[in-house]
Amino acid sequence: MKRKVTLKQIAKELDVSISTVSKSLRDSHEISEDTRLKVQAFAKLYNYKPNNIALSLKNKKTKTIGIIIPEIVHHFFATVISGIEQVANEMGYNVIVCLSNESFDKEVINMEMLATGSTDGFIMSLSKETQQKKDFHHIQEVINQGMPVVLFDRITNDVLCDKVIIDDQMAAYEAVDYLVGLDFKEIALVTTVDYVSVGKLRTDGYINALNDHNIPVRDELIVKIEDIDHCEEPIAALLESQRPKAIFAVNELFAVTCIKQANKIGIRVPEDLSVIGFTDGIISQYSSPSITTVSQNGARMGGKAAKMLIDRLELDDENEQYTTQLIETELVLRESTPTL
Amino acid sequence: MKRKVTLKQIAKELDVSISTVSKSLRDSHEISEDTRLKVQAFAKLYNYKPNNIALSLKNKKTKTIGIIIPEIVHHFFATVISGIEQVANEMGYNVIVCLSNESFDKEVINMEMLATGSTDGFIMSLSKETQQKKDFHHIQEVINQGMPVVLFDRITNDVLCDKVIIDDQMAAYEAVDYLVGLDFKEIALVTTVDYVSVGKLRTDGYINALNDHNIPVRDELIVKIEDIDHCEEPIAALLESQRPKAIFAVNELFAVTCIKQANKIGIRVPEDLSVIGFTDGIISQYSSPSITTVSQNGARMGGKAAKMLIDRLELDDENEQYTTQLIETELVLRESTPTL
DNA sequence: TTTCAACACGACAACGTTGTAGTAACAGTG
DNA sequence: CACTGTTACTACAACGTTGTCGTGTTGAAA
Repeated sequence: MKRKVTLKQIAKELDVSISTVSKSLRDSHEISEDTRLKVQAFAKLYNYKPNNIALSLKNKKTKTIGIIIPEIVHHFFATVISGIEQVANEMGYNVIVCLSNESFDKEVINMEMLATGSTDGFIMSLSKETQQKKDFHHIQEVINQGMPVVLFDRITNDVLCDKVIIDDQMAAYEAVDYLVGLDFKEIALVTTVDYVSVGKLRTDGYINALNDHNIPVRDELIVKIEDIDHCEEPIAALLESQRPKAIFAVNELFAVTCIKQANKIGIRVPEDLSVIGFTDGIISQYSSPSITTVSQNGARMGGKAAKMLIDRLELDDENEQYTTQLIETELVLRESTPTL
Repeated sequence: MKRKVTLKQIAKELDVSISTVSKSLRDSHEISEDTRLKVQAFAKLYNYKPNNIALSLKNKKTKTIGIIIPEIVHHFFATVISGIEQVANEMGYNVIVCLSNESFDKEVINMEMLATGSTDGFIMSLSKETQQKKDFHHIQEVINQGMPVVLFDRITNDVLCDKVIIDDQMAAYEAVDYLVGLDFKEIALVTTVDYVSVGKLRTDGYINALNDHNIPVRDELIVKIEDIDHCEEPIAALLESQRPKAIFAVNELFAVTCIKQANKIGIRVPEDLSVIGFTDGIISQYSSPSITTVSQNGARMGGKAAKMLIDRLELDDENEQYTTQLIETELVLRESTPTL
């Protein structure tokens, strides 16, 4: 078992100083070509690679980004990580991932752990508990210490930092607008209760779209789901009583449930009913029929967040111009809406 | 902006030596209670936390595990990470995640990057390209340098190290056995090309199950998919030409594609066709009909891998007793097979 | 009064790296 | 022959931490 080789070992072997070895490997003109080539050959032979930890300590930068998210077993977050990872890698950074499991305490612990030297900055999405408690001291603390933070998706206005989100309201507007363009007049909405911020925004987008097309907003076409695990009944009730020709659902699960319940009572999708969902996950892609959805573009979101963070890390400009980037959404047309 | 405080700064402020501060904070008996409490109070006030990087350099251990997987946007891998993270965290370790994107080169680069000081060990699943090339020098290299590696799911026998897998062959056997128990005689197989090790094992399980029931293995009932993104055509061809009554698919995507293609040509699931998949992910749960699958238990797999790695890290026993752990699978019955 | 331990603390090396400053040896110039 | 400049190197400090060893000051036993 040959352990990792260090400058010191190479220096001893070749009977030169550590400095000479270091400089040779960095192609310094201070070193004669003779010595330089000799050292380089030796280093190559022993597969010398500078120790990252030592470099981190010396340079006071780790080239590592900390990611803290509520859950990884969630397609959206997985795509975001994927996006972050790709951009980070291209720019020479690694990512270290911590899961809060929607717990405030774990979010705080993870953050403090990584903040003590392990990472240069953070990309994070708030846990539910954190959003509920509205306690962001751990984030503020890290920012005060000079580490940049980028919040995405589940953000807060109580912390000043860079942010990346999608324009939920506009995205919902466009989805509904698309349905109107298909000549549907009576478009149902399956949404969440209003205190879920994104649900509210998407509902607003729905209402605005109808208003702009002079279509009356009818309350009986709107279902607000309280408990996501028991959405079947209210959706079935909507289908039975209103027999809508089109539905906009504010998430993937609601959309697929609409289709399932419709099938049960003999309503065919897309022939008798069109459905558009939100969040372009696995369900939308592989359910049968596949579902037309508003894609949140997690990968792009992650990529953008990574770029913002790294830019801030590399331009230690100290300019406090924090920005909030909006990621464009995209309507992914599939089988749950009629083909034009 | 108050930067992170170091021992040196505390020492200067309190006009004592760095050693004294360090010892005070570690409750050394060498230091008088007076000084000790004073230093501790000061450290607490300024929220002193030892710098991880410096500790890593000194102790030659990072308390960080490197994870290298082909893809993160894949439910199974996400659950594995989740399992690793949980166990690692409990044992005081962080995880740093790198994606190979199924590329051999990226796998090598990531590994070399992390191996130079960033992590104490690796948990990894091989990329397709690596499995195809059968080139594992990068893994062997890392092991030779004394870093433990745990392979999971997509493993190889060409490298000696700890491994965690499910008994793919047995799991496939049981799935096919279950179909035979439902009185199906002509069971089709949708699998991958043979160099994907798990695909091969599952194929073997299929064949063994048929053999044990004295059912002839008919090549025309076996489809080996080359490119996972274009699996529709070969599957449709199978359905058209053979009209099988039951299909065992070696992954979720193949299973759902079977159902979709069947629906297109008027074959109903489960009435006309039974389908069993592999990998219990979102697709299987939410597709319509939901799919009976072999559940891989990713979280348990990840947890076990993490435990094995950390145990080896902490008992630097140098005993070369590598083991391969088998994780139990489970057949999750859903709508794509007939109810008994 | 000498001797010796206990006490409370500081100096220093080490982990691996890089960059600055210093220093021999030698050649060229006046 | 003294000065200057170049070449080719080495020494050293620093990053933040810990642990070993050294040291000066007490107080008490001999």
